Amino acid sequence: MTIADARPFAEPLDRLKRAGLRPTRQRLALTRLLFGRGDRHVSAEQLHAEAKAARFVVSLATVYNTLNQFTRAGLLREVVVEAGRSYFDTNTSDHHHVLTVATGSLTDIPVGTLAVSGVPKIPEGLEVERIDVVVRLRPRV
Amino acid sequence: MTIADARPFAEPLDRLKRAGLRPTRQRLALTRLLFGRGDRHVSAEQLHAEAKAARFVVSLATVYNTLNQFTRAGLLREVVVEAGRSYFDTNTSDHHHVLTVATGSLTDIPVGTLAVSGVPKIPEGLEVERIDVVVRLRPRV
DNA sequence: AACAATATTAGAATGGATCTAAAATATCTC
DNA sequence: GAGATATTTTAGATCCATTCTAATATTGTT
Repeated sequence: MTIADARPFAEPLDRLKRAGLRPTRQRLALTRLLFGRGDRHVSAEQLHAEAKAARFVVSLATVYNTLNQFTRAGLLREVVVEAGRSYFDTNTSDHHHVLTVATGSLTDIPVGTLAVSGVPKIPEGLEVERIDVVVRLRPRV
Repeated sequence: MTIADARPFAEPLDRLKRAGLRPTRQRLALTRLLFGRGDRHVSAEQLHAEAKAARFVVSLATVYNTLNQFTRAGLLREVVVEAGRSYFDTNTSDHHHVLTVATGSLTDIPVGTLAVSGVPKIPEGLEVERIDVVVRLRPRV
């Protein structure tokens, strides 16, 4: 039995408090959708549709606001795989991605699995924020 | 003395012919801008402005068409580093990128320098198209 | 030169994301 | 808990990169 099972409502609330964000109804509902069922990659439109499907109507502007605030607070990580659309990853630990180009589906690669070596010397005054790796898959010819 | 020096006009023309694209005035001019001075990363807007500055007026639509055709023909590679804007890389050989987030500037890492190991097993019917690596730099704190 | 095929273009349209400013809600102070 | 204050939410407008449209121009072929 996990903590989430034991206290189904306390967990989202704590998450917001720890991030220094007021626990409003909208943010709580979106938190449950985002973090309720394991790691996910969602776009703003997807999350907005999910909320609507769950009978919780939130404006699209609030979905965008929330995703951006969560990203700034370190609760989400933005993943850029194609120009023109942002995905948000609920897994903020160090890891990489596999993209199936044809379907747009995205899955995680734990950092232990894939390693990057030989990062070149970084100019003075700068440091590595992170290294994004996307393994792009296509149908075998 | 390089081939380009010896035959300044033949090289862009050959490049288009090899790609199976009609050598129109616009495509020749854009080819010279793109491939005339070593490896570059350009956005459509940048290239459009450059053409204008060089007294060669091309419509923005043509710049977009050309960049997309060149990418399909393998003359350019699209690099996605931030949602909402596309960059086109004149270096189509296997290599990676360093992004200085603050300035948006992008530089190449030759593939010999940086290595990725431990790519997970690929599902049946799919194969790796390529692996994109972006080393993101931020100001040191 | 004449014809068909392809390219270019201005401007409209699209679509994702952000902005605005007014109404709603949360938090703080007493 | 009431009232004052700060923060959020929202609908709709707006922005901006990119694509589309369909009319005109250019290119390649005979």
